[in-house]
Amino acid sequence: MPKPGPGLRLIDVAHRAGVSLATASRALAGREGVSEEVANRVRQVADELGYVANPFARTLAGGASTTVGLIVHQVDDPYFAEIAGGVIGLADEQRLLVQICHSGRDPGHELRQIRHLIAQRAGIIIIAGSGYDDPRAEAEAEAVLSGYQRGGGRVAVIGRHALGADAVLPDNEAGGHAVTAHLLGLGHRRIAVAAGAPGLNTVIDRMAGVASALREHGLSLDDLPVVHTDFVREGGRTATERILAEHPSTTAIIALNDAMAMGVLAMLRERGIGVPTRMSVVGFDDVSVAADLAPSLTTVRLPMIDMGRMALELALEPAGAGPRRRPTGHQLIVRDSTGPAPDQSR
Amino acid sequence: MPKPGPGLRLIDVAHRAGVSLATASRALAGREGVSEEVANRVRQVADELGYVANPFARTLAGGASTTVGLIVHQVDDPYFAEIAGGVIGLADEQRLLVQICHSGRDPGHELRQIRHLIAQRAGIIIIAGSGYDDPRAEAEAEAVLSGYQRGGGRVAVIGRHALGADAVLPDNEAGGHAVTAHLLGLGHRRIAVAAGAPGLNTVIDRMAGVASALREHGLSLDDLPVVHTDFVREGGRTATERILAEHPSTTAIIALNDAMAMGVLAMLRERGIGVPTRMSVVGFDDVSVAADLAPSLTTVRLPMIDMGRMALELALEPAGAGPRRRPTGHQLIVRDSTGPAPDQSR
DNA sequence: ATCGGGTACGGAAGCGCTTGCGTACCTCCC
DNA sequence: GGGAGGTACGCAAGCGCTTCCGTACCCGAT
Repeated sequence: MPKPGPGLRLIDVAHRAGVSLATASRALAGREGVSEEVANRVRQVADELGYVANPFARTLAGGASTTVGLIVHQVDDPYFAEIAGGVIGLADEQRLLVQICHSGRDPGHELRQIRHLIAQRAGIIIIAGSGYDDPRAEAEAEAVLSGYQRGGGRVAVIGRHALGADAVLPDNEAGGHAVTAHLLGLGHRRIAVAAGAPGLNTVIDRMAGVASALREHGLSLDDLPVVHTDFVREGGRTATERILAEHPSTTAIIALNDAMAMGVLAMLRERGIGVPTRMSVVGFDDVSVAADLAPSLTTVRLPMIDMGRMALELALEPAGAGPRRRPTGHQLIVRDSTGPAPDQSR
Repeated sequence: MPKPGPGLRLIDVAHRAGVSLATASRALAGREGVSEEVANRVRQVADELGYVANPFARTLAGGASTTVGLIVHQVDDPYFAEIAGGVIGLADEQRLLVQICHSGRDPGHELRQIRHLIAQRAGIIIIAGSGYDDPRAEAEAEAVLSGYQRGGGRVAVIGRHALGADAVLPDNEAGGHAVTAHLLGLGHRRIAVAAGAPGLNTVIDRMAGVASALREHGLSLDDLPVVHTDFVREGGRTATERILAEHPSTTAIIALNDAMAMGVLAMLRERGIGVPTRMSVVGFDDVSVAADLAPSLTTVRLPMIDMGRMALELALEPAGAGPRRRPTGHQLIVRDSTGPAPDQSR
């Protein structure tokens, strides 16, 4: 018995089945131009011998690639880890392999990764994470991706509207509205915002939701302190430090993602400021640890795992006429980090 | 100017640099037989044009594959997410691409993933996560991997000793000893253990550390309640439920990883049991949120990100005569979840 | 000057597969 | 019964790269 797997070539199968290489290839690919009888014989021989096609030869010769490229800011950020989990889960079911790279929230680096993935002939590229308010970089990325798509590549993005690709769109604006309305409903008026870098789409969209809720209560975002720092835990800490120093009468802090909210809570704990008695805190995303924080975090739940799956689903469907958009829905999760505004602030 | 990215072939670079295809290939691969001057010119042109080799052609032609396969239990588990982050970080620097798959802690599924990765001709395979106490599955995995290694593939594992490959070995036993000694030093004697599945290497090793610390204090593991559940948050909750029901006088719970510790804390909170006043809790791993839990978690820090990097480093070096082993070190991190044993338990 | 030996480079043969095109052969119809 | 039209299959040309082998050239030794 010939050894299976590597070393066994299609030509061996062809000989054994008494046909030519070309016919064997067509038979296994299920293409036209082979009689049912011959096709079956080839398939049977291939099975017997345990033949597995060499994906490199196959792809090089023009076949489709079975790898999915996934670009995230960083996998060890829980938000992206969950999205990646969703993508990998579906990919597993489809027997696809997922290549993950980091963009590090750097448009230049992201572009490099896109190029790399294309050069590696990934058949599908999924980009997760906020776009940038950097027209040059975005335009270049869009150009590269559209070339890729014209060549048959499929692209899906999560959480950004540009790039001319199918998109999974988290309810950033509606979610921002929801948390803000929640705080306003509790009587808070001196609200501060701990935001990520001002150029991120996600930040802009969530802020828009905050602003619209404020307007409904006759307030304006311009009257609120908005501190832009990094969109990570440490950014939450520094933002809080600044808020406490410059706006000591603040009674609620809106962090634009859970990572920042964790930093906010950490700093408040260090300063001995009670949550929610003296300060309410809300986050955004509902990463899985949000329920286990001290105190547990009021936040907006986004279905990250599903978002990953949805993005891959979109990419697996043939391209439509124009970019498809698929909203995610959201859910306000009220936990222990928010409470009524303290009396003196009324 | 030839268009960059896809469609850009080595021959284009060669022409632009005024050399032959063969010379260009040698120059970029850093092989002998090319003058320093020509080699530099080729490299510079390649950089300018943003040339990236087609991995399919390269691999087909017999060159090394530039993709590394990483098998983790699940990326959206913070422990594995951080390891993956480390692997990807180094891979980025080396211009390698990382393919991630889930084993789901299922030996059969893991084996399937290994086979898939090999069929895809990954040049390096890294397996993170505990091995199983399942001789059949382990033996089969080892056989497949050794065939792969004989064919030039490189393998590194994180946190398991078998499989005959280079290994990064977390200080599981020493860490288990450290947390246990810490609790004993605080006067705890009625200690319970919330452990993962009894077949996992990691569980066995950490338990060994617990046992040795107990022995030094004249105690035996046999006298302690050890509850085996799932090695995740939910497992921590059920384990705690059982411990509270069957051993109500327990004053400290050792969770064998942080995920379980989070479940333990959650259940204690639900039951209104003060930590650390009535119950001390320790975890293991020091995932990044451990410091933000309520209360912050006493645990053993393992350098997960470095572990990922180290594993890839090992795999990038040529294979040694026998399997190399590289210990990780550990650090006891004392936070707010542990305190002196309550008086009545003395 | 001549020759051996080393170095720098180019030519060309594959790696295993897909696919365009050509060639038999068969069927059907006027 | 001869040509049109179809079907089933084989031949061979690549895909982009690595690498074996051959050739030109330069150096120092004769």
